[in-house]
Amino acid sequence: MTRVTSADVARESGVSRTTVSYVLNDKGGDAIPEATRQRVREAAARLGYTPSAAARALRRGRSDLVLLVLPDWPIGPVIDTLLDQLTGELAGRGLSLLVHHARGSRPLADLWRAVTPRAVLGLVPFAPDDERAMRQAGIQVVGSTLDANTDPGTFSVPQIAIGRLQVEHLVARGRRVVAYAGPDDARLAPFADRRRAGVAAACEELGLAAPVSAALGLDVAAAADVVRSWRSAPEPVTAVAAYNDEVALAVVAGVRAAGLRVPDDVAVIGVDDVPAARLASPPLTTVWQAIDAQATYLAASVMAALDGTDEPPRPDDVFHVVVRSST
Amino acid sequence: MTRVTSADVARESGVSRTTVSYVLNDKGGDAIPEATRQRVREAAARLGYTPSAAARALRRGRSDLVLLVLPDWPIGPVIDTLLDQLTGELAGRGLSLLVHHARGSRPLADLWRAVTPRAVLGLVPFAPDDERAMRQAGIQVVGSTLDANTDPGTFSVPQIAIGRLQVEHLVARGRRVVAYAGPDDARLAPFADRRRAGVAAACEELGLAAPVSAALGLDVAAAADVVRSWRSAPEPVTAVAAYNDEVALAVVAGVRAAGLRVPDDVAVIGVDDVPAARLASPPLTTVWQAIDAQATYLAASVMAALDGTDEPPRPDDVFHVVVRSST
DNA sequence: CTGAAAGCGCTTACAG
DNA sequence: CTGAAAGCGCTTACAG
Repeated sequence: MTRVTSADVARESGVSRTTVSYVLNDKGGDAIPEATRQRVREAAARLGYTPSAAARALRRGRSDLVLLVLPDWPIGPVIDTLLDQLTGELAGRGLSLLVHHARGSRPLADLWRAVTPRAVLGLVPFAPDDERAMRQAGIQVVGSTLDANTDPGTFSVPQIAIGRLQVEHLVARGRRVVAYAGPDDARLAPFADRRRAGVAAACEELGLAAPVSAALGLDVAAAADVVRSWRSAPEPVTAVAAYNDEVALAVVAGVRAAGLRVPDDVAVIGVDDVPAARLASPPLTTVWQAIDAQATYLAASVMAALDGTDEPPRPDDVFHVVVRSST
Repeated sequence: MTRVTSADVARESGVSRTTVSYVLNDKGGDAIPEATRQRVREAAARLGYTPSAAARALRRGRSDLVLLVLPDWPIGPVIDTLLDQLTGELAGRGLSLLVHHARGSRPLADLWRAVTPRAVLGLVPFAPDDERAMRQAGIQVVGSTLDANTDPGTFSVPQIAIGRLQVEHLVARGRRVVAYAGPDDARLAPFADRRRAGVAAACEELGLAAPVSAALGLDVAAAADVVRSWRSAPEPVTAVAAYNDEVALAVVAGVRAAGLRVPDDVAVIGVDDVPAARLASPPLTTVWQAIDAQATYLAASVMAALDGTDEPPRPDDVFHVVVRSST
């Protein structure tokens, strides 16, 4: 079973390969009569002709593929929606999005060399060597930062703002001694660190003491221990900003296990507004993220970087606090 | 900035392109002296030479890429881990895994034509046309089924077994009137249907009445309505098998909002053992999945299909019930 | 309006 | 031990 090539289509329809190429790529203006076009298209369909992507890429010097390198993060709804949006936007430009889950398994170079994509997108910065090599190979590189947007051709995800929002809410609720509860999962460290930084910055701005912090497993007994230690400090903790809703639920369970009440003794605020937050008792105050707006913004940033145009404007109200009974 | 080719490396190291190719691909046995090899490799490194994947694929007639087509599902931990494992396994065979999130954006054909992968992996069956076209283009197709494993070159994910496990547990707890609570999300329908089928089959086998069922949004009031209607039936429901832990938590909240108690009036069992299940009150009984074992099995199935060898044995104990206080 | 020919960069028989 | 040459399948100036 050998491959059907444009030569086969040419033979079948009684024209040259040139004409086949012109017809199938809609080139050559109206020089080619409709009857010929018809004949070529029918022959191609009949034979099941599929242009060789390799040959085409070799000839054109570039492919129609965009490679997105995903860091070793648990895939959340923002990324999930981002993939949706990117796939659609790129398809509109004739490009296909391919995702590589970087798990440290193979050098990145092996991959982009094997794919030779038009562009490579990263959600975290690339190693300088990789980036240089990709550019040298004529591949456009679109980087990313987790927060501040320094370089052009870069897009970013604000994390610090989330921590700030949590503290502002807790202070508005009259709390003055804030702790930060981070996740156990090392893969989340980049985010968790940013959010902790946001909590710390907000505390400083608002004249609070620097927040104590701890990494919490999702375990009631361990959470209770942490809560007890926070409460036995000279300035007992009265409010906890958690990395996300899961950690927040663990804190709530820990507070209860320590014989204290939420929010009377300790107020707790999460992030994400997962379904369990609403269903918990007490229902959890949390930071809601506008997933669609964020994903749309990210996708627009990527497209701007690809096209070399200006950054799109940041969307407003990407986050806001959903007030429930845990604070 | 033009591309560095093997001709450049040849010139730089004073040998022919043939020799460059042999050295860089470790071909030609020990015909080429180590000194020459060294010289070629150094020149390649100095020049930053990157073989053209397109040219190589054109010449060899195949690429080193494997394309995984992901359905429009929310990515859970099983898939996540599967990606890890597959990436690793394939890397060991010199293949790179690329993931395409099928969101109905572009015809699948555009994609595999643009990539010309060695193989295409699907988690749901492909359209017959697509499958035929891919095979004709010399691409190996590895399909999948959600449950029964009929065809060779196919791998499967048992869903029905989960529903069965739930019912067996509920019956062991003395319940005889079982309901099934499904999710609201249409994207989950393929799974939800299988699990409901498992619940129904188990009820029949164990001599129970056919289960009533409902799709539940993650909303307390709506869940309470459903619970009330289930309770006001001639045979009031005393046990609920939920699609997953989130739905189960909604049922629990609904039972409470309806003024009833869990598990005294209604027992509830979920699936997944998410952290919130353990942290809930009452802690949720649920079906735990051996994610690693499942992913390993799936990865092994894929590799077996690729290599044309026998299916690996099903792992034991992929699921089991984690008993807590909600049943 | 259509075709012959060059060339993209690689690998690999083949010849020496 | 090494090189000249063919050829993978395509696109595109160029010539007619």
